[in-house]
Amino acid sequence: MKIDPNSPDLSAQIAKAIRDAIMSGDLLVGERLPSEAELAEQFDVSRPTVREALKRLGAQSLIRTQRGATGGAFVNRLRFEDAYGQQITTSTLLLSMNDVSFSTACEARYALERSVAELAAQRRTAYHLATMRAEAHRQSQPGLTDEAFCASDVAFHRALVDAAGNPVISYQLAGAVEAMQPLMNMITFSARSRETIVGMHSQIADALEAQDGAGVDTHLGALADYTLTLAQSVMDARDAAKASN
Amino acid sequence: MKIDPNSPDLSAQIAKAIRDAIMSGDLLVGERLPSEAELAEQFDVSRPTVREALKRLGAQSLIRTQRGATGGAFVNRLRFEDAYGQQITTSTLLLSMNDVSFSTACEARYALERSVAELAAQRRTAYHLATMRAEAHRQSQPGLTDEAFCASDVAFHRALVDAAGNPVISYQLAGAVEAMQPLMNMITFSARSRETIVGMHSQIADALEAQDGAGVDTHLGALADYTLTLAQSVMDARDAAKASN
DNA sequence: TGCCAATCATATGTCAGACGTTTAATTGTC
DNA sequence: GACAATTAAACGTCTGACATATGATTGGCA
Repeated sequence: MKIDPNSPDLSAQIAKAIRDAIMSGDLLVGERLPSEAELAEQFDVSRPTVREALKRLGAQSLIRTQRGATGGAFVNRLRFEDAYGQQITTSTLLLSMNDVSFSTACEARYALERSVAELAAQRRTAYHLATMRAEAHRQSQPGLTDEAFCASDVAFHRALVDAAGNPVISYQLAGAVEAMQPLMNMITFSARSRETIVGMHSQIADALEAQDGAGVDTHLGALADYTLTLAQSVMDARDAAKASN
Repeated sequence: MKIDPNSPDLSAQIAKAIRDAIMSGDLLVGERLPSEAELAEQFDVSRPTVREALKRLGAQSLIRTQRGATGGAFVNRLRFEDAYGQQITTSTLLLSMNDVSFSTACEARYALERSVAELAAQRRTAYHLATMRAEAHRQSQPGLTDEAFCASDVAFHRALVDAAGNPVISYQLAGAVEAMQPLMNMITFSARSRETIVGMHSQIADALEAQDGAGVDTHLGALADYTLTLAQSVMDARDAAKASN
């Protein structure tokens, strides 16, 4: 845990030192770090500098702080939910800031999602099926806004992913599925296209219920293709409108 | 951008306000935030509090700061490399802190990785093939430490994933592949098992070269099975050793 | 003796003011 | 007109202080 006092990044160095200590196992989950004052003394910096380092770690959910007599900074058990949130935030920003085309993002999302078809078919429970059926039904309601339709779409696919019964997969795919939502929100869904999508969702649910992994995979592939063509037509219409201006 | 001055989390609130502004598009990439002093005035807090908020955002690569006359905090374009790093850190910690079994992590990793088989077979370039061949060759060198063997293994699989030519997939899978390394490092690879793995790697590279997506998928499946049995035997040996003590 | 309330100690959360350093723009001189 | 010195803006850091939350201690009372 040594730092270079001349570099103008003391808080970053301290954060790195502590992060390394956590990742290497020197600091165990639940363990209490020295108080801010003690850390300041150890690293030979001021307390605000230590605090900035701790805030950095807190932003990554690596530590949590508690006030009061027995308070302090504790090594946090990174929960799957916290990781989901970070994963979604990062993925969403990554897509929006890097001119990732709809087709690239869509390809990634469905390629990854199809990888759970077999596992989900084997392990799906009544709960997952019920969620998917309920979301598909909601999607068929008239008067649903496009945003609500997309949100329900995400919920449907998350249920499918969760059906694989592997939290690591759920975590990894959270980003891929949720980050697509802002892109999907750019699409205006006609009654006709909604009907088609709901039909495909039903087919996926049917295959899942029948524990037909290959069928789930096939229908997911069809849905991927349809989503792509839908997006393409929206893009084309937009380009045409732009050209006429 | 309103905050509650009574809640004891001012810096977190400020960070959230700015983060929301970035994610909603109110602050665009490259845009400069007000100076720390101005932010302090706007939010009616002190400068250290603002700084803690900015450090939080910096830890997520959402902003970058620059010193000097025209310096300040700028909305950062989240690069894929930065996102890789965060993804790997988060995934690694998630696995190590949540008693995720080797089989669960392994299942997730290979399920996701197999999803790129078809795309990688279609799009692989000479560069990807050369990397994979080189890593496979390195793995067959005698005298290689287990850590080096695992590192080469990761490099091999990353080349395979990158061959799919989809940066979003590469990003998503970075976590799944790299986070496995600490778990793999617990395994002692015998000369025999190394030989088997290298053989499978060669088969994967052969199938990729032949643009045989199904073959890639099959051999990846076989590798997944072999890795699982290998880990299982290590676990059994460990349990036996523990029982005899 | 046993329990409850007041006090205390500790640690984080926040503030105010200051100084150093970096960097770019401005100014002044040759 | 070009180059060097000055200046101003902004971040990076420090010092010292006060506010607040909370567990532990202590003292008094039944």
